[in-house]
Amino acid sequence: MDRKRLQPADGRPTVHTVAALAGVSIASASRVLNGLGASPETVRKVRAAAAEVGYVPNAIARSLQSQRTDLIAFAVEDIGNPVYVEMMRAIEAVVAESGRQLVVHATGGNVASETALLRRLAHRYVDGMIISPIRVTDAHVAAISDSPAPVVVIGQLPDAVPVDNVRTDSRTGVAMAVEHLAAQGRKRIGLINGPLDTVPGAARDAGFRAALAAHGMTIDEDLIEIGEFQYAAGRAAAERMLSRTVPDALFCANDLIAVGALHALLVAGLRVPQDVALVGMDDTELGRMSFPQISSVSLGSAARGGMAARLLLERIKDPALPARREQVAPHLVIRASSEVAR
Amino acid sequence: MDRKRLQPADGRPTVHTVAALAGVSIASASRVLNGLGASPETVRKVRAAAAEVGYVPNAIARSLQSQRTDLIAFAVEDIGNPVYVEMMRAIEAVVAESGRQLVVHATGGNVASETALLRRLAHRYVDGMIISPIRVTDAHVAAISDSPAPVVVIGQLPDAVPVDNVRTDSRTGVAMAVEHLAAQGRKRIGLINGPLDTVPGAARDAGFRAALAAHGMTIDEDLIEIGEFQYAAGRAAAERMLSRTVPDALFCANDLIAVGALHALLVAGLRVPQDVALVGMDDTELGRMSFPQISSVSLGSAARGGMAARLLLERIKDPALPARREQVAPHLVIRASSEVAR
DNA sequence: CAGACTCCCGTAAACGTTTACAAGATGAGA
DNA sequence: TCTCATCTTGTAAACGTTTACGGGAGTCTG
Repeated sequence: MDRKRLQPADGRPTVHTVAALAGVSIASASRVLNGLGASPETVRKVRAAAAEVGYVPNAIARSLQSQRTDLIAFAVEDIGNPVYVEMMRAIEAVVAESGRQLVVHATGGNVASETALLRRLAHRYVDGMIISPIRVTDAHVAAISDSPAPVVVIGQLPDAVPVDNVRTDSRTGVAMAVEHLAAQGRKRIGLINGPLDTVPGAARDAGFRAALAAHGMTIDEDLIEIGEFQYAAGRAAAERMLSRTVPDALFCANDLIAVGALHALLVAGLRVPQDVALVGMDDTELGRMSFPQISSVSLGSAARGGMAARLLLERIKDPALPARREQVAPHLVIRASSEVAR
Repeated sequence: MDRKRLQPADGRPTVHTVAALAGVSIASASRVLNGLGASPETVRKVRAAAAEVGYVPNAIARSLQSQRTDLIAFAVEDIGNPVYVEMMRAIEAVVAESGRQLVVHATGGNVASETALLRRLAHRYVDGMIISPIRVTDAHVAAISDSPAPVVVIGQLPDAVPVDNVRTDSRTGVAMAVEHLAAQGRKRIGLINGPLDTVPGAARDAGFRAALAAHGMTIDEDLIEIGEFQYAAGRAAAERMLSRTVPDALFCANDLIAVGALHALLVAGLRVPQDVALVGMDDTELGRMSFPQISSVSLGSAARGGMAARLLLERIKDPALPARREQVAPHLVIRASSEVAR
């Protein structure tokens, strides 16, 4: 019995320390510590010993035995984008309630680091992952579908891929924005989009063209600009457009772009919404912090995050579950940037 | 040899699987996999076997053996505050470069969950933690100073506490802002602060009063408002102040408050900076996204984050190091919100 | 009072690695 | 050819838990 080292090198107590001090076996100590059956006397002795030495179980050793880490990963392109902050908050709430913790990864949006991350899942350092890839390549699909740990994807995924998936319908969302702007009597509606080789970029482009057509408007390529999904890019794209022509309304593919575009419009001396109506997308707090506040198409980011987290927890509990696909409907939130006060 | 299960229940290969397939002992397999000495023939066989079964080492088991998890935690009050996003980016860069990963915790700023988090460090689920507490209670100090794993604190800490610590000098920062506003001829400088029982709130209050005194200005309590360190609170606080009196300059305790105050000023029909000059603090991207862009006192959040991460890594490498205290100097970034263009 | 049943407890194995140690093989030098 | 050093390999222990299993003591029943 005293062959076992009672105190490890760093002096931290283990279950051996507690057991020895309490005068019981490590099995009994472990049982008491986990609230399993034991006699009152044993319980008392073990509790006292554990308290005396300040025993705290080692999470690593426990994980090795239980094959769970109680960690959930959330992989995201850019922590600075408020839409991901909102998702993260929703995910964190669900994850914390289940007694687990959240690990956040910033991928920078490039395919290599995202697939590397997915492969690292094989190390089993987390119990599962929620990923919201902005581009979906074959490499992604391959890495996701034969991932050794459960993965839930937020965003569009090819239909055939049997992976839990939470999506929204951004084409309909774009249609709502166009509908709203048209109803305000706007005739020259511009689009500032992100890269077309991204899933959201492509969807917004398609949705925009379809919506304009549905309203009998012709597509004017001068009123379409493409940049990154970021503030500075949005501002630059709007400046490029304004140097050519001035729209009477602008739809932006996310709120960061919208805030950048707002900046460009105001610098150009245009009034928002009187001269140019502005609608963003994602309905983040950023849009509420602008002046004027920015109308935005909500894609339910918090709802999607929470739902993804719940799907993941259910899959961890029962890996045999069939792959599910949930959808969150978009809705338009109208604020000062797109509606002239009467 | 075949007593050992070669394939675990979930079918994932272990070092035993690889060793058996290669016809060598697990020790040899492990050595090859870690690049230690082995004969060319053994190396070849093990590599081939590992590739064939797609072996990936189990991070948990490795951690149990090595007593390291290669995870670093960053505990923060509110992930939505852009200042923490900037710190996080800087920390992430340093941490990733060392081959580790970052775990982010949102504490909600309350003492109980922060101390609980610190106690959880005893579980050894991370190698160390960076924490930026907004309030520092005796409970914090106790939990931090006898933490079983290395902790680095970003923010003020009582001098006697022997913990690695990265701080800035926000009093000097406030003085810079006041100096700048006074130099612009502003006479009635207001303050919108966060709670006085927080460390930054108290420092900004003291700094503001000292700076006004240094410029021979009297303190007008009507020009001081207190709320939370957030957008909505800042806006509400500014509205309260404006209902009483109109300052000719406003210093805000962080950029979220400043953006809220800007909103209130613009809604009230005041021009920024002509009627009211505005200076924020933290110099986050949020201030750059506003219109007009907001002048802000930089407290070097990225620098502090990076430095904290480096201190932590050094301490992990050598726990015997004496506690260090680093300081990052503030500087003022002047933008359109505080300087009337000539 | 014997047998069956319960309840506690301790021994030992297991989770998947890394690594100290010793033993075997090989080659060089005397 | 013998010895010694070097290189490679395998055995086994260790990291700190949880838990299957079996034994022993006690209680209850017939």
